[in-house]
Amino acid sequence: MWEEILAKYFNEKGLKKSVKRKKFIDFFFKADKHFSVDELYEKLGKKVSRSTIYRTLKLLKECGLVIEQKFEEKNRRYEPLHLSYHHDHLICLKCGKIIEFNEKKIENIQKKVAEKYNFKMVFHKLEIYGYCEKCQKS
Amino acid sequence: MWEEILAKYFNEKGLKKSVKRKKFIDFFFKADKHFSVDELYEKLGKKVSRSTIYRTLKLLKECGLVIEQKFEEKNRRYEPLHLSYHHDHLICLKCGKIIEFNEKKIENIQKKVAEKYNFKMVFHKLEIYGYCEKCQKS
DNA sequence: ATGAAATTGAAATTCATTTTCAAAATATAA
DNA sequence: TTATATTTTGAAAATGAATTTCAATTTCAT
Ligand SMILES: [Mn+2]
Ligand SMILES: [Mn+2]
Ligand SMILES: [Zn+2]
Ligand SMILES: [Zn+2]
Repeated sequence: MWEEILAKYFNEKGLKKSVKRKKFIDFFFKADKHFSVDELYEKLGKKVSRSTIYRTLKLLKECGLVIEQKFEEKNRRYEPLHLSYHHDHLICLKCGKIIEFNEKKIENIQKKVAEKYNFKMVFHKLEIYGYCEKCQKS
Repeated sequence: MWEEILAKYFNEKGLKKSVKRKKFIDFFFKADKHFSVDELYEKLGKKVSRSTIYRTLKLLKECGLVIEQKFEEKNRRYEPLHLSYHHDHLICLKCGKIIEFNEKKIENIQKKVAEKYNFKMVFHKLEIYGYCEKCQKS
């Protein structure tokens, strides 16, 4: 799925499949988490430079395969979007664990709120911060 | 209300009431919007330095009179919280207009979602991005 | 294998925010 | 009021994540 989207995009833009890009993209889609650039840099054994990571993430953003998240941290996080299904996040303030959820009821009420203010919704973000099960105990 | 909280905080910390601080705080609470530091700097006729604005906002954050918002922009926005009532935001992608709303139903479902994942919610943020009434027409 | 075009990483740059520090303002005591 | 200790200020420097530059390297169609 994402391979096809990517192949199409690379073709259109005349991009080349380099060793570094492959290495990065393979890891990123396989791991399938919410990574910071630094984490990616470390996980790839520092074999792909931050410049290249930033640049490749930009490409993936452009073809809609990555969402850049600005959570309540200083640095951004990136998550692979295989199927572009929407979800929101529970984020642990202690360990950083991220739980994804999707609540149709909330989505529907959001639509009504937008309507009420004659506002044309394009996207939204809902983040719930607190403590995960583990961190409440310890 | 906020004057008392502030007075108490200043007293506890042994802070002094300077001309610049008064100027900034008076403007900020009277204007009552979601400002960036640059906007505040301009609105105050560049008579209060950015350093002092950042520093004073930090004080106000510490006594809970200001919320620092990280919207989908590079710079942060600050809003005075007179009564500390919670609300969420509709944000126009074209003109930057911010509409506040509070939907009890959403808040309740959020609590249920947190419970479902055994997550102890501390705070949340819900931002709906799109186009305001005016910007849809033009 | 050749050569044009794309990609790379290190270093430089950007830009919002924070920190430093010497001068100025403020509060308290004399 | 004046002296004195403490806090506050703004300019400039520092920080740090993200972006850009550029010369060297890699890719790929021929
Ligand atoms: Mn996610
Ligand atoms: Mn608000
Ligand atoms: Zn946790
Ligand atoms: Zn608008």
